[in-house]
Amino acid sequence: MKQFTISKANEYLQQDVTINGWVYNIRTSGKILFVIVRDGTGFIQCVVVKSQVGEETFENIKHLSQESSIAFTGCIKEDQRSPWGYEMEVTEARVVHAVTEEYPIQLKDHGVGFLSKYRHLWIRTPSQRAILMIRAEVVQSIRDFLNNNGFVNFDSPIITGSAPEGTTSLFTLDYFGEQAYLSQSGQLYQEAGAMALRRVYCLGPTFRAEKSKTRRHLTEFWMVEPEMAYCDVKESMQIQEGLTLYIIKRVLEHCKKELITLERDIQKLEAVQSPFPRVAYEDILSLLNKHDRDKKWGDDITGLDETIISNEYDQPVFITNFPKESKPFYMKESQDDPRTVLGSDLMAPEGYGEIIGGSQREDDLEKLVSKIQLAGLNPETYQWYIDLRTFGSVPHSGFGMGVERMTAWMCGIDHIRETIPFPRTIERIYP
RNA sequence: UCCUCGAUAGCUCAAUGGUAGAGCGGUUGGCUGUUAACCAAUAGGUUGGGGGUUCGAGUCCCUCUCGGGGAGCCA
Repeated sequence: MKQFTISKANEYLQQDVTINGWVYNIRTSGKILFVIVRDGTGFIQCVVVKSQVGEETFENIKHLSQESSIAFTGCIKEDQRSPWGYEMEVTEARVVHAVTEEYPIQLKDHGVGFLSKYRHLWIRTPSQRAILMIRAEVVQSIRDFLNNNGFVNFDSPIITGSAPEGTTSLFTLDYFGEQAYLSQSGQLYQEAGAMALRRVYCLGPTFRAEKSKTRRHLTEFWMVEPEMAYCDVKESMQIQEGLTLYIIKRVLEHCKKELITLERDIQKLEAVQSPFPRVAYEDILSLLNKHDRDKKWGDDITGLDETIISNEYDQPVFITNFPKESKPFYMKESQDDPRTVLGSDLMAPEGYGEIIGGSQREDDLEKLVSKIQLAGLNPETYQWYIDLRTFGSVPHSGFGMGVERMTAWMCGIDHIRETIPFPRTIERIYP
């Protein structure tokens, strides 16, 4: 008997194997049972014939309810009548755990509120499994790309004393009598890391207490934040483009089955190619005004605007040269146009919107200190960060990519809450 | 935080202010190739909580709680 998983069914044709799995669905037809079994690696139809397994076993299996755990032994065969192309002709069956309660999740007709309440069980379904597999591939390809391009994993702390972007959207906690925060970005620490190890990145959870209720927001989400010493904003965009293309390539290579399960339009991903258009904020305004958006200098790019932009280009688009008023203190002012900063946002197509925000960082000591004060922040808490400009300051750049937004785009799903195992939203911390 | 829609069986939803319903799921039975199977029978309800209007409220009004969608902000 060989070690077997459903994902390897095609390697075991005409062989006897044992599936250790769970009952996904049972259909009966007199003296034949069709049991759809999942084992975490995939789904397969198992055929149980009464005359082959005997009366007692047959009756036991017949009355199993959804998600009972079982061990089926039998021969793997190719069969076009099976939805998965393969099936098992069961000869022996062992019940590991017979479920006695009614299983809450049916094969159809559920609202998202109900499913979220049963997230711990919802993740067993084919679509959720596919999404989480793609998330894992996205994360792994991020690490592989960065590690292969001279980046060193350099983890930022989760508990912090200083806040990168003001204090409005932070989760606070009591840290032995002192006020501390859950990290909403690891960037400042990455800047310190880049001065020590040249190219670094962190990949971990970040926390925003914004009371956002949209398809693009979670209060806890994962972000990869690379930071590069001796790197300007243009080179940073090259890296961002390379990373994005690499993730797409890997997902297309390794997650074909999952994309099909999700009915993703794969051609749209295959069509993404280098170079991504780079468009200045000012030109984006003109474009939007052609669509009657009535935009003037300083206005934000909203969700609706992003849809217009992505329809116009049908490729990821970099928006550059933002007005400095709308951006955080650490972004470097442009010397060519002091109204703007050397930052860029990458907009994904198909209405997915911003997936990366990046910038060249302010490396001038005096300018940085005055910007910190201008932002109403206390320079004392940022002393260690200011030190980076006192001791060997160099041009450096970095960016942050949202893992869930990237995954949602790959999957073609409209809400990012399904791209993380247990989403934290403003109204839900269970399960 | 604001705007908006909603809450009826385990789930998805019906029900002119006048008897609480269906499909799916559950249970029981039937069927040797089912594809979210099908057929038959059956159990299952304090209509989210509180208050009000009315002869009479699932339905109208007030309020609270919870949920969906959206805005702002962002990744």
